[in-house]
Amino acid sequence: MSELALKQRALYLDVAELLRQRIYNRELAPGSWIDELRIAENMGISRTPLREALKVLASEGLVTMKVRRGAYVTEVSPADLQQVYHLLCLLESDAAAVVARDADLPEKAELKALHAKMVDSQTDTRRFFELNEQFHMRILELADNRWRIQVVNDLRKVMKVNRQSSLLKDGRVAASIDEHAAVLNAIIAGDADMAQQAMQVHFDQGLKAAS
Amino acid sequence: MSELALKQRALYLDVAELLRQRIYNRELAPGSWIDELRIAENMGISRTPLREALKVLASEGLVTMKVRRGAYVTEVSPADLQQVYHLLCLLESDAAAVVARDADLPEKAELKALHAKMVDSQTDTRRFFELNEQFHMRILELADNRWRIQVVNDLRKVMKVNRQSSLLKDGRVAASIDEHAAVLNAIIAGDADMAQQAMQVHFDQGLKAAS
DNA sequence: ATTCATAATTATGAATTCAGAATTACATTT
DNA sequence: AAATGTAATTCTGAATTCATAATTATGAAT
Repeated sequence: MSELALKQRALYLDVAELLRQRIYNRELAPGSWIDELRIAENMGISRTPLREALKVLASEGLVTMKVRRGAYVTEVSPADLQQVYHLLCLLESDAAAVVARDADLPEKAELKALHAKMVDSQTDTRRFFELNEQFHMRILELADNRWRIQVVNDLRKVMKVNRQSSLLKDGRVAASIDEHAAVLNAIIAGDADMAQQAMQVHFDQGLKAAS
Repeated sequence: MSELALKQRALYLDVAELLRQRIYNRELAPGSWIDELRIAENMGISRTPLREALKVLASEGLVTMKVRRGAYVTEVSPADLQQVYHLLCLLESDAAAVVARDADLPEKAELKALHAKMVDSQTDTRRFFELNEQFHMRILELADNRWRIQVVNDLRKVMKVNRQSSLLKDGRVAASIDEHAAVLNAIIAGDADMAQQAMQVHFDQGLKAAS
């Protein structure tokens, strides 16, 4: 049953996703060695797809391969997080500017509706995070650059390695909604510079809250 | 002899580099299917390291994996190139700004020396390209963000898939040197905004020349 | 002649096997 | 007891084998 359903994607992709989760929740600690035999046995698979999955994670920067020494979980320092955050800010701010310039009315309406849902979900933190993610992702999609989407997704994976740096803390929800509103209004107004700046402010505030 | 020397890096990394070259010079044409058996035999290796290499190239965006259908050389459309170029401009312009803000005197002197070499090498196109590459790369390194370096290197690999879009055509060399000079001067002056704009101009001119 | 079904072939995805490098354990010698 | 050299073990990297999905070819039926 489930085996049949899963066959649609290659095994090594599922394995990569499992490993990502284990890295996110520190089951695999930063800097620690990844025991291929142990994990393959643990997952009930052979080393071949596991090794292919490790190559994928290596190119995402989540694990580091050492010659004749195997794979290690990449250590992500606070400086690294700062660097990744800087890039995310740069890429997403530019995306907001592009969307302000290029999006048509239905697309802008869609963003407006998404933001309205976020306002409604203030109390439900779980749902808020979800919609927050959707809002950012929709802007990326509307900016229509598949390479940027790919890069941003990879960088986000690195951010997730440090759970405590979840960039939206409790008190931040209300402020975050206001910052999103500023981005939204600039986009609706078609003001690219304003949208870029508003998104940058949003990221700066997020970083300030995290430190 | 050579076997011993090569053992320092894993085989699949060498294979990945070989495949990259074959993709760059159209030996493997965009959109074409990659025959694992044929290539493995051709290279005198087994499919295992070849497949691991393909995973690496897939995450770089050079090949695309289809389920139960194998690997295909990614087709890079003119729109794709535009998108990649846009990101390179964004990332490198910001890097120039960071360097203008943070670099110390010896580092600025180093860039100045590099640029002087470029001026001297105007006639030797081969050498000019090399130094051009070095100049851009040194700015990236001085901007001190390993994730940006990784991302830029991956994007450059995608650019190389289309050789004809070598962004510096014959007549461009002299102009390119002037544009680099503007970047250099802004960095030496410590003017971040100016450096960012100068680099952006450099990219815009390059794109204009390519089209 | 064309279309549909079934058999044969081919290539992918994964498991298993194998070779060699690196680390660890052990023993011998000073 | 410490140190050095050697043997044993372990784990990585790569080759080979195997199973199954997909494609192609062949043939029969309309």
